[in-house]
Amino acid sequence: MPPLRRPPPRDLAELRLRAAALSGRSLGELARALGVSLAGPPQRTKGLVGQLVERALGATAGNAAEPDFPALGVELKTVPVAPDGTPRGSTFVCTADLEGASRASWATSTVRRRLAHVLFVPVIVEGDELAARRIGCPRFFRPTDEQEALLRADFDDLIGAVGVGEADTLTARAGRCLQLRPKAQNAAVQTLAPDDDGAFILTGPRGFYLRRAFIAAVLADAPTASTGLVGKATW
Amino acid sequence: MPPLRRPPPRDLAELRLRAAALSGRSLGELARALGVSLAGPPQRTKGLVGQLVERALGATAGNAAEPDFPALGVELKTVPVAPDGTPRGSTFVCTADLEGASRASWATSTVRRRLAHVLFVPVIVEGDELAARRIGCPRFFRPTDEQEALLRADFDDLIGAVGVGEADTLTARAGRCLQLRPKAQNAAVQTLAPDDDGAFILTGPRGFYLRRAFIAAVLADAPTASTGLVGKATW
DNA sequence: ACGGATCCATACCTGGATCCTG
DNA sequence: CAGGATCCAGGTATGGATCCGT
Repeated sequence: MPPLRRPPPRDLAELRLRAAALSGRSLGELARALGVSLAGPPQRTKGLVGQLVERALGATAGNAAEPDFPALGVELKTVPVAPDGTPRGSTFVCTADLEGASRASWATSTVRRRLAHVLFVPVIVEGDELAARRIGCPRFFRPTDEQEALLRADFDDLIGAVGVGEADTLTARAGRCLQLRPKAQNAAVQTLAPDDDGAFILTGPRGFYLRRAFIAAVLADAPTASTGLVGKATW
Repeated sequence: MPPLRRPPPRDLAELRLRAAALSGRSLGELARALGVSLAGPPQRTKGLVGQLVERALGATAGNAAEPDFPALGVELKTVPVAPDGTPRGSTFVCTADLEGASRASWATSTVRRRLAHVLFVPVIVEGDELAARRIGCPRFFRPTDEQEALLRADFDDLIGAVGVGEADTLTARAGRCLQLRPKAQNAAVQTLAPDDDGAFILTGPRGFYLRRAFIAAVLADAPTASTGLVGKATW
């Protein structure tokens, strides 16, 4: 029997209800209900949690140009958090188009579209057992003007550097809330990026990631999906 | 257990030996030796014979830009033939690049590369039973000057017509030895082709096919892989 | 009989993220 | 801890061709 997937939510209210209903559930419960296996060594289960939550909420799988909930314009992100609610690391946003970097603009960027409206679903990590992890309190996020200005400044800096031929000298240290990091099957995968002279060089594919501190602030500030209340202890 | 695949042949002589050794074998024998299943309704087994012979000869699977035997520059084609050795229909050559049609040239075309050196493997069809079909006498083919002129003329006509915006009015009736026909998962798949005014229209993907009469002539004329003899009754 | 439509296998690509060493 | 490297699932594209109604 193939794994199950719920139908897409019809509106934001339905998504909010479904998300709230996941709070407190263990991944084991979800996996069993949907017919998904969480077994395997930790190295081999990297994307499973995200895909499990996609199924549980009725997100459309593996769709490139569209958000996870196309009818709602909402993107879904799971965030691994410690028991105190702080995120355990950075979070992937999207692949960076290195080749087109010199023509990129924030207004039309994938980063901006993906972060315009996000449903963050915390997953509380206590041990190594995937099935034992529990869903925290889901939160909708829209960047404040201040947050968007910060994101935009980082985006312009990073993609601007790539655009003038600095892809190979950029490290993940650049950027205050966004960073560029490798994003590929392995280090052998190559793609094109501008050099400093209008031509192109081969380099590894990169993705945009949100730094931990930024995610932490978002989780602390954002209203919860169930009550609309703002609070720091609502997971 | 996954199906087996022989290692690539090191040179043309090794390929010639392997091909000759397949003559007279039934597809059932090959399938069993390689751990491949030929079961299923006829509609569902369309590409299996070709892939079975690829495995048996050590061709590299599903490789786009490269020939089936990259080290040798040789392309592999199976050809279903009646018991008298005549081909049962046309043969697929490659996908046509409609979008780039106005920039296409025979010299750099995929059609020319794919047909420059081909190993044709006849498969003798007597009934509906796949496993009962037998491999005929394999033949290497290089176009004669006359054949290449004919192919080139058809290619120029066909791709030229697409290049000036006639993709939707072209039928498989055009071309003496080459033709253009639909090539897609289904009729809903669309791709871009030039219109008559420098812009593009949506139309179904096409492939180049060799007409039956052309294949028949090739099989009748080509030396057999085993003896180098030329003959019309060597299958 | 053949022109238009279709079907399977498999490689590749993208989105889902976490792993792991210094 | 965090930067660089990696891993799985699933959809899409391509190469393998034959099906089937007119």
